[in-house]
Amino acid sequence: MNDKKEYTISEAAGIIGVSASALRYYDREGLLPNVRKVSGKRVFSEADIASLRVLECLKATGMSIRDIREYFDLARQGDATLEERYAIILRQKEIVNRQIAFLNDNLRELNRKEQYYKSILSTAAGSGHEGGRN
Amino acid sequence: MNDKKEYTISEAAGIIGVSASALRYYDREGLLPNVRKVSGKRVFSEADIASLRVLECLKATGMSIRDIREYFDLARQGDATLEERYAIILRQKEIVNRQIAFLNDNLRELNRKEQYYKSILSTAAGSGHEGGRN
DNA sequence: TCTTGTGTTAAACCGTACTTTAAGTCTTAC
DNA sequence: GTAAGACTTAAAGTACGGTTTAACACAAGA
Repeated sequence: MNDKKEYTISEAAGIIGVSASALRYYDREGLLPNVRKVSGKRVFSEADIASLRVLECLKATGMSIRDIREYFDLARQGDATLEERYAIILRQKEIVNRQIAFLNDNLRELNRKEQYYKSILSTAAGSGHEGGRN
Repeated sequence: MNDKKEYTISEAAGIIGVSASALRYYDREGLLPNVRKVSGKRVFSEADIASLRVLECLKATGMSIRDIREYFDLARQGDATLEERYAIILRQKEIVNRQIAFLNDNLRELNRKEQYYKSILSTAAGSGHEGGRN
């Protein structure tokens, strides 16, 4: 009946899939202002774990630690910053869409190279191809 | 009738969209072994420009400078390394596909957040939402 | 001739995101 | 009581991908 479990730093690290020292680093950088400290030790609540998941999501899309901190700071300021946070999410969505488009462009390049190698490799071995270029 | 233009380092930098110092760095790291030096100055051929484009493509998909150098080294060894290079391209394609899938996952997360903010912002201002979390 | 512009090098520096180290605290088990 | 194991801190170290700096070379134009 009690979902409100709490976690040690290494449990939290295991759940999120980062190292404990990374979590300490995030804390130092002000990204975990809600993590309580009981007798000097960090205690991660479910809400802290949820914050970490958001952090990982933003990080995965290329947002810097500093920008994530600013976003989290806004969140701590309450409803007055809702529009601002909404705008950040919309902007980050656009960034991700551009990243995906860019990767697709590069994937097409790789496909061309694949076809190139495939065609050379299929036309028998030892035809003399003047190598030396990429 | 002469396509075989040659370029100075700053022309090459302009064409590729990187800085001249980045090109010098690539050269230092062994990524531009074919760039000639005429009276101490680098001269970029069309083939060098083509190599730079491949370099940028691989870099854009997350391949490290070192791994790109290894790939280029293989290319300079000629046809004997065709299969190896083909394998590298296939592997890189998989890496890119995983990156795209990962970004799409994170995009879905951002979409959820967008909808969340949208719903709060639409249900009028000043309802008291207990902010403070991300 | 002298300045301007473009190139060169080696070596030092930079930002980002951590990781590692050293020294110490606290709890629990034996 | 003492050893182990998990936690703490500040500070230094690391990897990557460049950038910046300082000092110098060379060619063209006024």
